[in-house]
Amino acid sequence: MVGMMGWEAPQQGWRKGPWTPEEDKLLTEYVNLHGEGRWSSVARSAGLNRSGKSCRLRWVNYLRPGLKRGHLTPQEEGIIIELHALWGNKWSTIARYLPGRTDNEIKNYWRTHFKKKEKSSQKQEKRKAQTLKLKQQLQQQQPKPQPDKDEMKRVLPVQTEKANTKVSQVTEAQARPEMVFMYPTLEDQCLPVTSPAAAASWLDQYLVDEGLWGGLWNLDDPHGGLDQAGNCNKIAMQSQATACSFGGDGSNLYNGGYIF
DNA sequence: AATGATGTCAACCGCCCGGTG
DNA sequence: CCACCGGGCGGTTGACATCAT
Repeated sequence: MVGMMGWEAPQQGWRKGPWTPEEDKLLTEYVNLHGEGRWSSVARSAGLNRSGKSCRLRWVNYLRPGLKRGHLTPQEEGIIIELHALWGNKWSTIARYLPGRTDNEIKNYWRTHFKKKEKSSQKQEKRKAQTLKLKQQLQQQQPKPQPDKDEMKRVLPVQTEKANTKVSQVTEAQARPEMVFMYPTLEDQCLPVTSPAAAASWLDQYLVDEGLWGGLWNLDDPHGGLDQAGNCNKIAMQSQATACSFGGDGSNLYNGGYIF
């Protein structure tokens, strides 16, 4: 295949780098015959000069039947955003709720889009810092009893005193303020979860009760997600104009419409 | 048309965890 | 109880593709 400089040099005898169609064929035939697992023995038994890890990765991310190809749909993107808000970088966990998508794919997607956001938020941060500096200069001339903390609260309205009861991802968001911009808190969503584990079990239960596509994510909502009470939360996304909404009536219902 | 910037994707690396002897 | 090993996972890298200037 393409420029393999450096790739070809075998380490511990294993081949590295891009897989050839022949290798794919060998691996597929072997797994179809013997099933997944025992990856270290797969390499030798299938006549592949690859490490077990490499075989597993190739199978899971590329050869496994039922994998979807191509760009993620707006619906899938919305789900990723939601689940990442719940679980953070638990890509494999998130992938379980996106049939046909791999954790690697989701991870790549998130990195690409989050990076984009990070960059623009860095610009914002710069501008903010400049404004703050200017403000401080003005304050020196005319002191005002308004601490920066209060300003932060206005800027980051979802971060409240109750934050310590939320899932760990919210704590992560506190450390990375730009995350707070992206996600509604669980509180805002009125999801009955207090921990990642609870979130997982709730979601599992919910998927059983309501069905993923019809219940939790109302993908066909033409109104961009106003709930019955007319509540609407807007999440600002730098790279895409994304809007969604959350039930404000205390129910579990999440009525989200993603507009890309 | 050329070139640099950015996006996408496949693959590797290193760490962690659970099973096993 | 402990060491070892294999598998799984998240982070990172590098090559190619596409877009913008």
